[in-house]
This record gives sequence, C-alpha cells and structure tokens, in this order.
Amino acid sequence: MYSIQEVSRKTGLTAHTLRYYEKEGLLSGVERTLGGFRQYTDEDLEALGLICCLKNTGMSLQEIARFVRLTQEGEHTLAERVEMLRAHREQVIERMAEMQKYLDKVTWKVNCFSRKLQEYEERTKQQA
Amino acid sequence: MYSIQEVSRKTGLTAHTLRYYEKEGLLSGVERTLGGFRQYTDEDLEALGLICCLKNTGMSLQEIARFVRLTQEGEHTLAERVEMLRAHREQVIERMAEMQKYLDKVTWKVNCFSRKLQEYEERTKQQA
DNA sequence: CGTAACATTCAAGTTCGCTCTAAGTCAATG
DNA sequence: CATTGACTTAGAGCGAACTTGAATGTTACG
Repeated sequence: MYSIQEVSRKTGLTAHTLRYYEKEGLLSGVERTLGGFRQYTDEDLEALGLICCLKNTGMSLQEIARFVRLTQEGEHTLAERVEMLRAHREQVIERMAEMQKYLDKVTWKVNCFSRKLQEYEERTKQQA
Repeated sequence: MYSIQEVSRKTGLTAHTLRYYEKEGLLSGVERTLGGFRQYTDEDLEALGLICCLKNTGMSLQEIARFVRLTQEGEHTLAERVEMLRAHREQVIERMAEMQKYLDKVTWKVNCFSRKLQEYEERTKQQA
C-alpha cells in the first residue's frame, strides 16, 4: 500500500495529477484509510503504468477513461478493448513513421545549415 | 505567387492560422498586392514547410518564432541556429526511442488482451 | 459592375492537460 | 496535547495553439 506521495515519486506524476486522473475516471476504486487518505495497491500502480503508456503514446485522457470504463464493465467488453488497443497501436506506428520522415528533413536541414556555417566561418576567418 | 487560400490548400493550415502565424512572427515579409492581399512566394511555402516540420516534431511556436527571428538577423546567427536544430534533432530522436519502448508495451498488451479474449470466447462458446 | 475573396482589428471561446489555491482534516512526533 | 506536515475537497486559473466571429471595409476577376 502506497500513499499518494509515494505513488507520485514512483510514477513521476504529481499528487495533484493523480487526484485529477481519478476524478476524470482514469483510475478508480482507489482504497482509502479510515481517515480518507488514498492507499494505492500494486494493481493501481500497474494500471497507472498502462495509463502513462497510453498517454505518452498520444492517447487522450478521454479515450483512456473510456478504456477504463470498459474494463470495469467486465469481460464482455474484451473485444472492444482489444480493438481499441489495436487501433491505437496502428496509430502509434503511423505517427512514428511520420516522425521519422520529419526527422529526416530536420537532419537534412542540420547538414544544410552546418555547411553554410562552415562557409561563413571560413569567410570571416579570411577577413580576420 | 499564391493567395492565402491556395497556401491554405497546399499546407493544410487554415487562412486564419496562416495570418495567426504571421502575427506570431513565424513567417514574415510576405509580399502584398497593391491592394494589400497576401502573395506567398515559393520561398514562403518552403519556409512554411520547415515550420510545419518543426511544429510537428514538437517544437513550440515560440521556439520556431525565435528561429525565424535569428534567420532574419543574418549570417552571424548561423551558429546559434545550427545549435537549435541540432538540439531539436536530438530531442526528436530521444522521443522516438521512448515512443518505441512504449509501443513495445502496447504491443505486449494487445497480445495479452487478445489471449484473454480468445479464452473468453471459447468459454462462452462452450456454454452456448 | 457584381460578388466572392481578401483585409484588419479585436475579442472571446475552445480544448487539453494540468496546476494551484483555499480551507479544512488527519496522523505522527516531542 | 500542541504542532507540523501530509492529506482531503471543490473549484479557479493557466498556457498553448488555435478557432470563431463580428464588424467593417477593400480588392480582384469574370
């Protein structure tokens, strides 16, 4: 069992963000102490792991919330959940390919500008 | 020479956004007709290409504006510009590596859930 | 010459994902 | 038992990057 601060440390999310995620339905059923303090289990941590993974690959919090809702509805939503993950995976692959293309362009630009810089430096050196 | 609508079509940015970018200093020195209508040159389009490239790889409009400002200041800012692009390139590479790791996790999850789904389907088939 | 496209200014609204504040409650320590 | 610090809530605020809209006027083209 972990306090919100411990989870914050483990996940890199602030306590504020953790509460926000809970409010937005990304994480649910977090246990509480008698006094009302959150107590995260290892399963909660695991769930947070998936949440961060999906978030960091560009899934919106809304979509993640939908996924979580489906999970709570039980096994009969498995097909839909698999479909969501598959579609997301395809999107990530697509975006990575796109990113690679942009990266190539940036690389090309870096080289382009490096050459220009060299020329410029030689020119100013001569003048000095 | 292209009108704002033509550039909008070519770039996928709305006319509003193009004017907005100009206002924010991302694109400057766009020529005008006597009547004041924007007339984009091929160089403007090229510049927009770089802008979109940088934006789509996660550079903020503010940073892009800074790059553009440096370009306008002339050759003596070449070193700084090269440095900006290099740093950005490194960041993109880093993010792509990270993305690949997350993708692996998503792939793993897809398989995980696919298996669960299959088991579930077999179970419900038996019951039927 | 009509009309569609363009211009400007300017403000307000939207979405996303937080981030922070205020005011109060709980838990551990000397 | 007082203090301190971590925790609670509800809700306001923020920054980025647009997006929309209104008002009002000008221009280009068939």
